Amino acid sequence: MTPIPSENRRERKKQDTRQKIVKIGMYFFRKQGFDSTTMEQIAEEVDISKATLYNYFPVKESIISEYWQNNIKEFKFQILEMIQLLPDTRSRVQKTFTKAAAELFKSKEDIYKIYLSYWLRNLNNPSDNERLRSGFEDIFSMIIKLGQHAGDVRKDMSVELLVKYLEVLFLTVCLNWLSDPKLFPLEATLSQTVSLFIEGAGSGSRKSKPKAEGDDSVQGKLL
Amino acid sequence: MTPIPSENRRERKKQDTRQKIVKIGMYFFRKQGFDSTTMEQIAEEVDISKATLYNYFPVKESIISEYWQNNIKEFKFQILEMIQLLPDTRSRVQKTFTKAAAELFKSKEDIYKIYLSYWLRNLNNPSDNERLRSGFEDIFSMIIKLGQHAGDVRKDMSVELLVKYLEVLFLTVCLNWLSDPKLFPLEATLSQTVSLFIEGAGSGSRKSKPKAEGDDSVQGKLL
DNA sequence: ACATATTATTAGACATCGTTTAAAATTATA
DNA sequence: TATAATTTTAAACGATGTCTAATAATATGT
Repeated sequence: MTPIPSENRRERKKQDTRQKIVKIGMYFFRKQGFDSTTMEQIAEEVDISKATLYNYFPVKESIISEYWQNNIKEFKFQILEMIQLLPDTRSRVQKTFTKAAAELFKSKEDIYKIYLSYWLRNLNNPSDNERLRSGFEDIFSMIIKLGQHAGDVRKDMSVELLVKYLEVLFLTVCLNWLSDPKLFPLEATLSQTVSLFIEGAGSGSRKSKPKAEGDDSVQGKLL
Repeated sequence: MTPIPSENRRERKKQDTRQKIVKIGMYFFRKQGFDSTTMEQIAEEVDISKATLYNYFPVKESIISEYWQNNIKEFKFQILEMIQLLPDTRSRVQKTFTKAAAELFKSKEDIYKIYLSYWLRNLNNPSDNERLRSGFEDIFSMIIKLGQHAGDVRKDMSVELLVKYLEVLFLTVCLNWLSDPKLFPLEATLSQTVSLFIEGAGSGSRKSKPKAEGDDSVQGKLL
């Protein structure tokens, strides 16, 4: 996990090239569009061979992914702090969603759709590749764990599964919004989704929010 | 919508070619794997040009999709009948899930993963293209409408959103299972997911299910 | 400082997907 | 049978992503 950012020249150079690729890549993506930018063009401009470029970024989308990871760092840090101050799971999820919508998707950029699709594609491909992770699993994972600990979230489902659901729900809403903002207004739909996730689609007793820590028929608890 | 299956020679021929493509395509996919089968090879065997093949199926995955659609027809018909006899939304969703698991995913075939990923990818691309639809929206849509009408499902959310939610949950479970059957056993996870859909992830008042007949907190009851 | 081992880069060829074009073949219509 | 509409076709194309074997750069031990 890169304990020391640059212990030797080799690492330092590699980091340099990475950054250069991302910078130039994103520049082209924004200027000419993702599809109209070729890997050759990027390699050309960075002044490396195509083979080297593919050595760093095995698919074109992963360049956006890297850019996203970098940009999300600050967001992630902030939200993890906030989350712990909030009283319950509902407000934590809600906060994460609205903050993400506000800061990450300020502008309805084309590039987001490419990246979110990529993220979605890779959600179910087991791979610890750092490049494929969204940065959101950590947040969601913390929320679920906090919730289960506080008795706020059911304990008969694994953290992993609940996290995946949150991810997939979040992604779906964002992608729907990017495809059709009128039909799926971002904030409103995210809000509904929070409620759906917490209280479910059934209409049985949704009057009084979380209620208490009671919990009851704990069944599976897989994992 | 093809009111008459084959009113003229042209239509008949086209249907023939479609079928031939699907048949031969699936044969190759199963024999050599999806990736190792090229569109050229399929075209060759069907005895049409590559351009024609692409005219019928604009992406390789859509061949599987067509195959899936055909296979799901009977399932769809049966399940739509059954659903109306069941007493509530929970049992309807549960039935759909378990029946799907039992009949559609009897074998853990590689091909499913390709198709389900394709389906998931296209969930968020607005397009009425018949080839991109799963065949499940109709089922889920009916379940939701029945539920909302009976007062069993919350009415403050659109049918569309709830259907998407169901689809996405279902897909996630199946894909997880295909990636890691041990970590995400199909039937058990689907069962849990039904509960998540109906009651949500929160732990507020989930004590008394519909109660009703047998079935206690046993989640399994596969098929 | 040097020799050797490890790792990164490279050019170029390659297979495949999916698109495009303009011409030819087929079928429908009158 | 003439003409119009549709389908099929070969062939070339651009792009993604892979692969290989040679070369270059860096690290490591002496």
